[in-house]
Formats: sequence, C-alpha cells, structure tokens
Amino acid sequence: MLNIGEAARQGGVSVEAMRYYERQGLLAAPDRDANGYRRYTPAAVRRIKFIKRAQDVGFTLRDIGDLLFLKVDPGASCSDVRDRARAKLGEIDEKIEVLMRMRFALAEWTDACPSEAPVSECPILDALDRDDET
Amino acid sequence: MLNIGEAARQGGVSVEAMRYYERQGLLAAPDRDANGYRRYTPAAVRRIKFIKRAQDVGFTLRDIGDLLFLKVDPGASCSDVRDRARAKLGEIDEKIEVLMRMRFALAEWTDACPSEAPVSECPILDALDRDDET
DNA sequence: CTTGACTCTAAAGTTCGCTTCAGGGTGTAG
DNA sequence: CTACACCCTGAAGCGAACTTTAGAGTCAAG
Repeated sequence: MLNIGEAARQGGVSVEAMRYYERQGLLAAPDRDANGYRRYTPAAVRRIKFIKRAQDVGFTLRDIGDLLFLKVDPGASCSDVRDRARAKLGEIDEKIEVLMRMRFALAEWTDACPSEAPVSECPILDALDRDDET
Repeated sequence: MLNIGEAARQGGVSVEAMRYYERQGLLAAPDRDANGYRRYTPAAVRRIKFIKRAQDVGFTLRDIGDLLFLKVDPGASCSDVRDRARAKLGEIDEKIEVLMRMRFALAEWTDACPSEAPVSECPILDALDRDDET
C-alpha cells in the first residue's frame, strides 16, 4: 500500500494528476488511512499506468473512461475495444497522411532554395504563394 | 466573393472561428461591404483550409502563424526563410514520428484482437495493462 | 412590412488536462 | 521542539482554441 506521492512516482504522473483522475472517475477513490491519507494498491498503480499508456497512444481521458468501462462491462466484447482502437488508428493515419504531404511539399521547397538569392526570387515563398494548400 | 457564413462553410470552420483567426492575425482582415459585412476571396478560403489542416495535424495556431509568416517576412533573406522552413520540417518529422509510434502500437494490438472474445481476454486491454512497452 | 436568417461588436464562458494557491493537518529526523 | 517534506480540501488559474451571450443592424422572401 502506497501513499499518493509514491503511487504517483511509480505511475509516472503527478500527485495532482492522480487526484484529478479520481475526480474524473478514471481512478477509483482509494481507501484512506486513519489520518485521511489515500492508500493505493498495486492494482491502482497499474491503473494509473494504463491511463498513461492509453494517453500516450492518443486516447483522450474521455476515451480512456470508455475503455475502462468496457473493461468491466460484462456485456462488452473484445471487438468493442478493438473498434475504438481502430477508430483511433484511423484518426492517427489521417494525421500522418496530412503531415507526410506537408513534409514533402516543404522538403521540395527547401531543396529548391538557392543559398543566397534575394527574397523576391525565393522558391519557397513562391511555392507557398502558389499553392496555399498542402 | 463570399460572406463569412459561406466562407466558413466552404472552409469547414465556424463563423466564430473565422473571426477568431482574424483577431489572431492568421487571416487577413478582409474587405467589407457597404453594410460592413466581411467579403472573402477564394484565396482566403484556401487559407482557412490550410489553417485547419495544419491544426488537425497538431500545429498550434502560433505554429501556423510561423508557417504563414514564411510567406510575408519583409526583411528576410532567402536563406532565412529556408532555415525556418527547415525548422518546421523538423517539427513535422517529429510529429510524424510520434504518431507512427502510436500507430504501430495500436496496429499491433488491433491485429492481435480476435473478433469475439470476452473483454476479460482482450489483448488490447491486456497490452495497456502490461508493464512493458509504449 | 413582418419574419427569420444572416451580419456586426465586445466580452464573458467553455473544454481539456492539468497546475497553482490558500490554508490547513501529519509524520519523522535531528 | 522544530524543521521540513508530505498529505488534505476547495477553488482558482492556465493556455489553447473556440463558443456563447447580448444587443443591435441587414437583407430576402412572402
């Protein structure tokens, strides 16, 4: 059983983030010591890490709440979870695609840029002026 | 020439977002009608779309301002512009990398997920629960 | 000539994911 | 005993990017 500081440290989040997750219902309110201090179980620490990892792969706290609900919903199947993961995957793929297009456009422009020309002849500015899109 | 409502619709943003972009200096203050209504050119609509796309992939409005500033910097030499473009290119690459890592993790998990298992056996939730990776 | 959808402004409010603050109690080392 | 690090609460603040509100003018249709 850990106090909040140690649990936060092990989970890799701040103490305040822990209390915030609790308020948001992502982390069950833990038992308290006689002094009122929160006492966390190893399971709670795993939960914190779960939240953090899910966040790291792009889920919002709301998404994570849904996932956690599915986790304990007897009527939920694995495919429910997979659907959410796939939706997130789709979002990420879209972003990657747009970034790749931006990347190639910008790379093309920087490559085309001569070292020392007046701005008036700059191919990058030219390109940005021509197709605002990317 | 479009009024703000039509421009917003075509750009895929809200009317309020348009006025907000204008206040933030991302969108030039457009000409006004006799009645004071803003009138937008097709170029302005392209600008709106650019802002939106850049935003969707994780650039802040400030970042986008930097990108747009590549265009209009008065006292810059061509190599200055190119340097900033390269810096942005680096940012884009970082974003792509982060997203790729998310993508990889999610894809691995969704691939491992069988159609119809109880959530208790879901490999995705398992992965999020496990103490290694991501 | 009225109705309803549009436009204008300035300013205040909202959401997300926390962090900071104010004002206290606790626990332990020296 | 006294630092000093920790814990508690509730509330406010923050930065980003809008949205909502309030109050007022405009325009096209019927």
